[in-house]
Amino acid sequence: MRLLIIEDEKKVADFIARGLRAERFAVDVARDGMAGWEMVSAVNYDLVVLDLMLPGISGTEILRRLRCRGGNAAILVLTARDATNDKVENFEAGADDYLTKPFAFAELLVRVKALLRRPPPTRNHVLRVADLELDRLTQQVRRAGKRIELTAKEYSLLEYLAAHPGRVLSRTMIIEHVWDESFEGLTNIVDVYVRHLRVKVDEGHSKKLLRTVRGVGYCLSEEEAT
Amino acid sequence: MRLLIIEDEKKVADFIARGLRAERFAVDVARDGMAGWEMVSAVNYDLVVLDLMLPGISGTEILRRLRCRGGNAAILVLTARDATNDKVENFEAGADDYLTKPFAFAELLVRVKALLRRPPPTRNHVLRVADLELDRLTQQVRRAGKRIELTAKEYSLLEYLAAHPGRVLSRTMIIEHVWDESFEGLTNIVDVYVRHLRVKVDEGHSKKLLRTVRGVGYCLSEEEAT
DNA sequence: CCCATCATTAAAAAATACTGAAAGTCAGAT
DNA sequence: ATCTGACTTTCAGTATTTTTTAATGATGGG
Repeated sequence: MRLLIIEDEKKVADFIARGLRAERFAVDVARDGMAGWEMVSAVNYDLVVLDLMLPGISGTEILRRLRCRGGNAAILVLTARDATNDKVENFEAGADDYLTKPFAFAELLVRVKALLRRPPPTRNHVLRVADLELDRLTQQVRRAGKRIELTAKEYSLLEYLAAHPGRVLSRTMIIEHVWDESFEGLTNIVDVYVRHLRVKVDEGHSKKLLRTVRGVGYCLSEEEAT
Repeated sequence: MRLLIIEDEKKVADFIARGLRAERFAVDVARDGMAGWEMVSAVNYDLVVLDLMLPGISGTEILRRLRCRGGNAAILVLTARDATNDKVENFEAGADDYLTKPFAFAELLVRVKALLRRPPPTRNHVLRVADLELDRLTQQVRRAGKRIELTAKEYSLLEYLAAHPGRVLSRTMIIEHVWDESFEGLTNIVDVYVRHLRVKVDEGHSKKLLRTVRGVGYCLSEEEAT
């Protein structure tokens, strides 16, 4: 999940960014309206956290443009406490939710999660493939009930594979999903990470879940390879 | 003091929130049962103002869950005038006080203050994780029966971690709860205090309770990492 | 047997966490 | 009011882990 924060106060931006990153979101920060607008145009974000009080292009202007461009990013607006009059306006202009400053991070997090959960209501908390379980809420992984520690990237990759069990995913697809959009041409990073996962997930189990499909990519499946 | 209002009527919620903020409480608002439950799970509130008539999860359900989870938040329930029959039920379910709508703000304030002033009743003073015990009444901490001296901040941090055993808490969350300032930019103060705790709590014990989850935060847990 | 493809390993680069000490704060005692 | 000592916070250097690159060895289909 890709998020953009458009906020000029460094403290606030850092604080939010750090918290959201800890929740394993990919977070970018823009420090003013112009930069924000450019980034929004360049990348397909899932959600934008937008401060309305900005130097350069005003937040309201960005909001309007975003909606008229018809992107599919959810928009969470930050307003000053007493700007209550603007609220109605903002909702009309296309904000999906708003929060008045100052706010507790937990409050922001709840709203962000609510907005991101919105489109696919089928998003299950627990993915299961054979005796492998991933909990998307707590990001915990277990195999045969035993806890497995994964790094951020490892988890990300495994989640992607587990979300499409039995399906063969190409390296290109994987890179686009797990790593940022554009990754330099030739790299074997996917292979390396698949190996990491094999060591942590498959090693010591007779049933191997990670399967290589030559010339195509990788696949996480219950079926035993021949 | 951290308060949460769970109330779907915007007018009422705003009204109460504003009034309580003027009294210098840190107030969060949840607009439906689901959001409320998530926030309660995420944050250790001192008091929850809970409307019983909610969309999503019903207020009664939240009440039940809260108590069964055994948080230490006081709960002030708002009910409709004529729902007198429910009152007894609610008290049994664990409400600490109730108020019938409509009510005067002053009335609410009196009850809130009374609840917050109350000496923590004989409910869950003791948090326990493995052989670590914290008594919230006396703020005493013991590991394997042996007394540990902690400073105010150290205790505060440990209590927060112990209140959510097994759960990974991000630095952002921790800063918000233990240091109530909202937006402190980048600081490693949490790291420093975790170290203090490690020296006092984990050092000399073979089973380490404080676990670092890289890129995310910290966790107090009985479970041994793999 | 050849060659493209994949696996494995090592090691550089980047990100993140730990550590110890200095500087700053605050409350109680003198 | 000033001092004192404990507590809190900041800072900077070190250590560790993760991520990425790259080089080498293995494998299998044609």
